[in-house]
Amino acid sequence: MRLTTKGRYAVTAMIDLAMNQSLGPVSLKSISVNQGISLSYLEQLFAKMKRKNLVVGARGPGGGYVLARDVDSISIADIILAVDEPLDITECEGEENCHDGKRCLTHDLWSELTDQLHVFLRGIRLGELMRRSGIDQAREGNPAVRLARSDGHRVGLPE
Amino acid sequence: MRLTTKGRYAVTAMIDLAMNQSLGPVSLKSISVNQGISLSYLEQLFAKMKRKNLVVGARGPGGGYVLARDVDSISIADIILAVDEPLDITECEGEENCHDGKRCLTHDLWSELTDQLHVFLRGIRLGELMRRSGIDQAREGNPAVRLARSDGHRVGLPE
DNA sequence: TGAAAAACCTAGTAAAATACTTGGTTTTTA
DNA sequence: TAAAAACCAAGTATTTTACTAGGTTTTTCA
Repeated sequence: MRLTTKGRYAVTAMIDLAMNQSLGPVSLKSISVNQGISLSYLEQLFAKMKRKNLVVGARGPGGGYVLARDVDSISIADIILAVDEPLDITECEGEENCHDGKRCLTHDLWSELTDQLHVFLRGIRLGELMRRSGIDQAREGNPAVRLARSDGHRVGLPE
Repeated sequence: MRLTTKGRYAVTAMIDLAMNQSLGPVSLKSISVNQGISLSYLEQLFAKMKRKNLVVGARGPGGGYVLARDVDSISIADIILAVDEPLDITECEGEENCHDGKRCLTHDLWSELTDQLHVFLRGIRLGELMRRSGIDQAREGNPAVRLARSDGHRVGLPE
C-alpha cells in the first residue's frame, strides 16, 4: 500500500464531497477550485473511485458526484486503495524466488505490517474526519462557489 | 509521511541487521546479497540512518553496521522517517495561502491523520518484528555468507 | 607494510510514478 | 439548443525511485 500525496488528494476531495453533497451532486469543478487540484486529475481519481463503487456520477448541468454509500461506511483505506490501485504488498507475491533459492522472510513480515496498516485505515471513516473538521467551515472561505437554491439545485459560479 | 518501497527496503535491511549483529558488525554487502538490494542504494539509505543516529558504522575488514540503540527502542517510524526525510505533512506548512485567501481546512485534517499514523508506526519496534519472524531463519538460505569465528569476527565470503 | 575489505562520498541516470495538460465525446438540464 | 457537467484517451513535464560508476578513506591482517 502506497501512501503518498495522491491518496491525500483523493481523501481531501472526498471530504469536500462529503461536506457538500447535502445540497445535491458536487461538481469536480467546485472541488478543483476549492482544494486547488487540477480538474482533469480529479476526473482520473474519481473515475477510479467510481469503479470501486465509492461515488456515483450524475451528468449534465447541476450534476456532479455523490457518495455511493454512507459517510460512515467509507473508510480512508477504501479511498487510498481505490486510487493507489495495485496495493503492492510484497514484490514476489505468490512466487518464492526472491533471491538465493529460498523465499524471503522479510516479505511475510512486511505484509503483516501492511495488514495492520489496512486495519488502522479501515477504522477511520469519512464521516469521522468530516465531523471533526466542523461542517460550518465548509464553504466559509469562498461562499460564491456553491449557492443552494430552493429546488435543491446549485447555481454555477458566475466567474 | 511517505510510505513506499523505499521505506520497505530500509525496514527490511534493518531487520536483517538486527538479526545478525550478535556476531559483530554486519556489512552492507551481506545485506545486499541476502535481500537483493543494490549495495550503493543501501549505502545511501544507511548514510541517512546514520545521520539520524539509528546505526553506527565500523570501517575496515570485519566492519559494517551495528544498531546504535536497542532493538526495542527503534521504531518503524524512526526508520521510515530517516530515509523519507522531508516528512511532508501538509503542503502549506506555516503559510495559510492555500487557495482563495483563507487557510485550507483539510490540511489540519490530514496532519491529524498522519499524526495518528506516526503514533501507530512508533508503536511497532524493530525487536518485535525481528522476534516474530523467527531468529533461526536468519541465514538458513545462504549459510556461507556469514561465518562466526571464535573471536567474534566474521570471515568474508570466499566468492 | 601493503593488499583487501569495508565504510563513506559524489555525481550521474534509467525507469517509474506523480501531477498534470490537451482535446475531445456524451449526457442532461433549463 | 446552449451550456454544464461527466466521461474518455493520449501525451508530457516534473519528481521520485532505484540504481550505476567511480572514486577516497579507514582499518585489519597476513
